[in-house]
Amino acid sequence: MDAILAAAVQLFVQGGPRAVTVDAVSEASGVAKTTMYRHWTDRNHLLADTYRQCLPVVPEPPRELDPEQGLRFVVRALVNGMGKAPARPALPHLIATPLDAVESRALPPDVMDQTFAPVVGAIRRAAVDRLIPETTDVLEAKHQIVGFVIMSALDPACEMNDVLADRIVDLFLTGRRVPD
Amino acid sequence: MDAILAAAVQLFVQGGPRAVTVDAVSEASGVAKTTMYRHWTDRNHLLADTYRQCLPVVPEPPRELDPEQGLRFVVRALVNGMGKAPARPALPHLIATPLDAVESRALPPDVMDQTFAPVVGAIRRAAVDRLIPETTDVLEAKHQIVGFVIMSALDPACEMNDVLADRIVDLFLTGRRVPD
DNA sequence: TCAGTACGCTACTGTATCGTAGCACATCAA
DNA sequence: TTGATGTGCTACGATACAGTAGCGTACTGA
Repeated sequence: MDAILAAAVQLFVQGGPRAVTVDAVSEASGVAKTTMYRHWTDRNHLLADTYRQCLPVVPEPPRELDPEQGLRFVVRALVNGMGKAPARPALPHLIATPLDAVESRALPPDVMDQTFAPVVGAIRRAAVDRLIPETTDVLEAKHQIVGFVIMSALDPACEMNDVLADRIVDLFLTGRRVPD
Repeated sequence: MDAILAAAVQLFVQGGPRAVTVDAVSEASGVAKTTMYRHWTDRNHLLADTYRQCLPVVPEPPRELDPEQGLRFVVRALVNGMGKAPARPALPHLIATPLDAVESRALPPDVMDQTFAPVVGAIRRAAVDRLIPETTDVLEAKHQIVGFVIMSALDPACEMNDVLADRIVDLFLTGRRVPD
């Protein structure tokens, strides 16, 4: 099963959802087509799992970090997760969530939001603790940070590392920080 | 021909490139399939034109504007262009450039960069004129602004208007502006 | 009137793809 | 040994789609 998913992920990364056909995955993984249908009811469910496999996981920051450290922690995790395979090469396809998989309820429409949830949490905490104005529009701030990360990841020339993550947080905070 | 493209755009917006089949466009537009092949050599070329039709056009700012006004001008244009149909509903599909169309050379791989070119130009001018540091990494700044715009447009709840555009520029400049 | 141009229609070929049926084989535990 | 489970293989049927052939029709300008 891992071999199947690995092959599916590779096909997805290279050619998008269109390339993830049952026959192609079967051949690439060396697993018989019939066997695949014993693990997934549908091509759409396989595609949904493939999609999820490509999403990076952003952990919640440890409790002992202060709001700024917490924000840096999640943005670093997001940048690094989005910056490496399979997320990075698959990113365009991840943004265009496969409609088939959504319509067949194999994927919820907002799958990707789960990836960003820890970032939103860190922003909210920064607002509550007055690192940024308490009245901050959290969604707007999310668009600001996540958009920066995604655009960077979409540019193949861009290095995705802690330096970039900290830079993004610095620019974010400098633009919004409230003086003590 | 306009009717064909209009139908193709609608299908693209609703269902992505996969929905833009020759038969579907033919039926939706009321134009015979054979007629379509008299205007486009290929399904890929039709898809490429459909794609371009969805891209917003961001004009260069008038020469008489100062760097800050110029930046506001292009960001407003980008926000408004991305915020309305067909660009906004098609945006996920625009980011995941149809690989078929690219491989068949009907679309260049960097189509979308042309849309952002005026933004890059305005940023560069802002740096040259010391509105932001002369050493500013222009590509980084592009990712910052364009990413913010795109993430906002991807969120259906977000209002895309001049207020948002100015807010984006404000946050950008506050984080980077050099004191006189 | 006549040639050129553009369009429509039906029917067709060829291919890719999903999904299933039916049968054989191997491994492992009771 | 035997039954359960998991896998493989070949061969299908059904559908969707790209692209073409061949023929007829309507308009337009000389």
